[in-house]
Amino acid sequence: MTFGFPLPLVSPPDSKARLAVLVQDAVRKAFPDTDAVVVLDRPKNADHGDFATNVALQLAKKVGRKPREAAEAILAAMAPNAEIARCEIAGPGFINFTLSAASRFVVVGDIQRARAGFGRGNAGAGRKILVEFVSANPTGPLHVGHGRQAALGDAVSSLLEWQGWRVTREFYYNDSGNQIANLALSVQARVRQARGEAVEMPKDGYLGDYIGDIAREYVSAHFGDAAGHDLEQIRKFAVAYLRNEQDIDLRAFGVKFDSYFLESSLYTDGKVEETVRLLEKAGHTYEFEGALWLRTTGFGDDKDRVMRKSDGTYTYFVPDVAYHLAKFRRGFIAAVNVQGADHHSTVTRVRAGLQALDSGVPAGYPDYVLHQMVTVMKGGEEMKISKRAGSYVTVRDLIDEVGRDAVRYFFMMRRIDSQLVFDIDVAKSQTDDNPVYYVQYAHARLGSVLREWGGDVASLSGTDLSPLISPYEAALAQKLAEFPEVMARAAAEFSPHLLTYYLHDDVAARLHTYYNAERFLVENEAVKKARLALVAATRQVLANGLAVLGVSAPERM
RNA sequence: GCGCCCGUAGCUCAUCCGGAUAGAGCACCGGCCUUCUAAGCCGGGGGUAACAGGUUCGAAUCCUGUCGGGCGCGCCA
Repeated sequence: MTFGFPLPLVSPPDSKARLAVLVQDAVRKAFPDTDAVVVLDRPKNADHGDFATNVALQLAKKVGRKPREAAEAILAAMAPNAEIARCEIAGPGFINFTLSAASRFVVVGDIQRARAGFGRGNAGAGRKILVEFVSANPTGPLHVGHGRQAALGDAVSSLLEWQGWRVTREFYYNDSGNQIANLALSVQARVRQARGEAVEMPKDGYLGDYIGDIAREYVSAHFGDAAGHDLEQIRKFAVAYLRNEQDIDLRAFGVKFDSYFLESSLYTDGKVEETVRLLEKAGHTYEFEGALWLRTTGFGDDKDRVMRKSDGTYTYFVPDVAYHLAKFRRGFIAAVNVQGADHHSTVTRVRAGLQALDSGVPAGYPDYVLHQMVTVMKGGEEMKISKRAGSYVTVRDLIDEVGRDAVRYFFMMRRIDSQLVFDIDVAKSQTDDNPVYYVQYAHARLGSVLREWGGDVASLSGTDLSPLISPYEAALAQKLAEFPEVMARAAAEFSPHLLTYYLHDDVAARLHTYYNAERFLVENEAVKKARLALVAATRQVLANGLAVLGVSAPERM
């Protein structure tokens, strides 16, 4: 992934960012000849304070001092700061910082001010980025793999928007080539079979029931071709039919695209021809056995690739390269493709083709988010997927069965490079076992507390938070303060699962513990106000996180 | 055979730009509780991070190899 670390600072700078600057200055003062970069961690162990840095350990060898001595020198050079209650040197040479009690809760004020904008960053700085996802061939309904892509692509897009990128969500239609021809032939065969003709399905034809549906629709649409002779008309009809079906599914999933790009347009606009000319001009092509080849081995591929087959038609990879050149020329300095891991082989090839063009496309363009395969479990058994035999679990099946929110959340709660097991029974359950239910319930429950109180949330801004003294409150506030970092990292790594874990394990689970330990609505007005301010801030963070994931944040459940 | 991904508690998985005692939930065991919505709570047991080497002050994390699982290796897309 290209836009990785170090993480950009989110604005306004929080305690961590301020402290990092302070420590960095101290390091420069203590050891002017080094260029060590201070990185602050949040220690797992609470005894190690709120922040820790290993900079002294990193420096020790270079400056010829023992790590703990280097740490002492850094601390001696550090300017005093009201936010820090304690600094100590621990273990082999870590420096641990503990925040003062009051500064733990400044995040509540930050959230009150930023509200629905809390968690935004500016790493993108208004630059354009194109996120391509789903891009299913119009040869059948969307299956579970497309579902994972739709959820991931939409969430990655939102994450990037939250970091200040100008995002375009694009769907690329492979509406030409063999598979479409195959679709047309399959529908044609079904049309004829329905008339009683003894026609066999084409080799590698599509066998799903939906092909018969399309055939029936085609006949009843009265194109004057009830006999199924007009293959071109059948092709157009079938593609339009399936595109419409896919659109219906995507709408049901709540995914909206900004643009649709048709592969066929690359041929009609001459972009495919132009790409071939550019590659030939750059001198990376050669003829062999009647075909035109691209020397992709010069760009990291393990074998050269055919561009133009001996029958004169192009392999899919040429329009792919043409498409990505077009993306770049449309002003997208960055592009992300969300695809299944079965497309892995295209990554090297497309990048090689773009480099061979010699047209200024940066190396490593585009970025890829390749997710591993999805299996669906129901009743403890795997539901087998076989597209060839026409039996597979569709996105629509899942949405009908468990609802949009659960489908989205489940598709995002694993790392993309882990295989995903979608357990329908868990997704349907309304218990703590179900992570999406757990997070949504937390949001609804907080809404209920605020309704019970009956006051205006806006009136809580500026509330005195000093009555917050419980360790549950400090732990919760600390997690809320991490939200901007989680968002920045999830965007930089294209990893929505970091957000799902954060919302579930860090926020909702801590809230749960807090809820069970303390009452929010107590007699003491000052304590009640302070707790309500924390409650409202927590609810805001949950709402912001769920919004990014495209999952609803219900007021009541 | 080659390339990519994965292998962490009984189960589902986090952590993976090297950092301190590897964390959650479920399941299991022992106590307690009856609600701002019908989220029960507290405590406990459970680990050679597949295996073997290497680099490092320090490895689940980086490198090499072995084993196991998935995906891909077409003049298909």
